[in-house]
Amino acid sequence: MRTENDVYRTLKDRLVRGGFGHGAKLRPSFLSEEYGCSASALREVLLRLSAEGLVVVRQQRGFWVPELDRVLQRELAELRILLESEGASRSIERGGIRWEARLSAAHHQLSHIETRIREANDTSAYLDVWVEAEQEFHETLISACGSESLKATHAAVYARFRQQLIVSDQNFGHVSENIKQHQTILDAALDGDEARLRLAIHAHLERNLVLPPEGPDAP
Amino acid sequence: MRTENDVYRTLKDRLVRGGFGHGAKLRPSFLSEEYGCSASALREVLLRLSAEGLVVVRQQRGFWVPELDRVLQRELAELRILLESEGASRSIERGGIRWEARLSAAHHQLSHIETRIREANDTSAYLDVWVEAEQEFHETLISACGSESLKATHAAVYARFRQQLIVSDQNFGHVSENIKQHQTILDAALDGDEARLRLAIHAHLERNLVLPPEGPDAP
DNA sequence: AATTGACAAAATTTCGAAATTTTAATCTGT
DNA sequence: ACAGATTAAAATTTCGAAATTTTGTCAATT
Repeated sequence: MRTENDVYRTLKDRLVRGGFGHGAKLRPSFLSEEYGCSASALREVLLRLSAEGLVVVRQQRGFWVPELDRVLQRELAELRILLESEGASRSIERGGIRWEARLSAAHHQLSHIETRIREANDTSAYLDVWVEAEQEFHETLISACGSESLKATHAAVYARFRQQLIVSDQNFGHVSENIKQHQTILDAALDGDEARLRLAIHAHLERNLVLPPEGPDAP
Repeated sequence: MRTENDVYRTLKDRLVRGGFGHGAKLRPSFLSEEYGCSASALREVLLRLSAEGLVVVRQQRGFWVPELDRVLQRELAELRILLESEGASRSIERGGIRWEARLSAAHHQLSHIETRIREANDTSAYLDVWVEAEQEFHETLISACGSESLKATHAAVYARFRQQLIVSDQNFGHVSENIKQHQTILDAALDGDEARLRLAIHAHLERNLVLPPEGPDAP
């Protein structure tokens, strides 16, 4: 039997990976059947997820997957830059060789997967492993910052960012760029060059800071 | 009849203001009676609050008010500095005269209250208005930053920080300092001096960055 | 005296159904 | 035919009780 915490993790994972369409309705009664629990239990999970921003709840109207939102994407990218730069800088100061080794390993894994993706024809099968490896790399980057709160805040922002950006095809168009950028981040980190590391993180996320022109109905 | 959202706001407010002792147990069955709803409804509220970090939940063991934690206090202060400096800097860039006016007004109000507190014998009656005014001032400071996500993240951190720091007496020992510091922040903001504003914010929260020496049982 | 185990009490979690609210479909009058 | 009001259906929220887990007590054994 699955406990409520299992359902929470499974559902969160699915939401972050884009397992529902953007803007999809999340009906507790349906989902409860799929996940083998009651509607009330699933409702509690959805409430928790809504507190994290991975689900939108409207009074008396139920739960929804957040819509695609370019403004939100930019804001989350800005926040990632802010939190990740700070966390990475502090990790340089406090991390030491253990951190360098872990970061190097995380990058190695990610790099391997990205290389495979660039060579592959059908990239869709690699999406899940890539998401996992990319998250691991960026979390390792700030892992030695010495602040659990900073790491938790970053993780929450990262999850929402990933949820917004997980348009399976479009995202893998920039694999070559990504490979270079991750390498640049790693190099700066291992060199202990804070300023260069901040620039590298900024460059990595810069693409998401641009707001495309609005349609004709815009204010 | 009170709706669940009312209960949420009331309870959150009470938690942030220290209306329960640190480490106090929060039993849904008791609280539900006080707030006029069922235990299940109150449980949902506590789950939401735990997702925000204002309540601690342990599997199968119920809910608690977070304990006092010097390490957490320092981390939250660091986060406030990071988020508030960034938000204030951007507000300078994008705020304009409307923002300056609002900030000036918020400071005026806070300043008035702090002056009264310094003159008063029994300060306890002023705690609630001061908390409200101080929060309003700091929120206004970043209100023109142009990022709802940054503001929301800051608000969450601020709430937890306040919850940790609300030791009614101890806190009002530094009123004179606070008055000066708030004034310095306002001056830098109105001058449009980002660097000075960042320093002023840092100085305002610096006191909370120091970790006191641990007891003899410390690792 | 301290530790273990069984038992009882209390608290938490889960559940399915009642009550409320929203959404849709139908009907009525102009 | 259209707009507004009425009614029916569906979905959300609330509730109180059943089921599970933890906590506390007390006797028996080492």
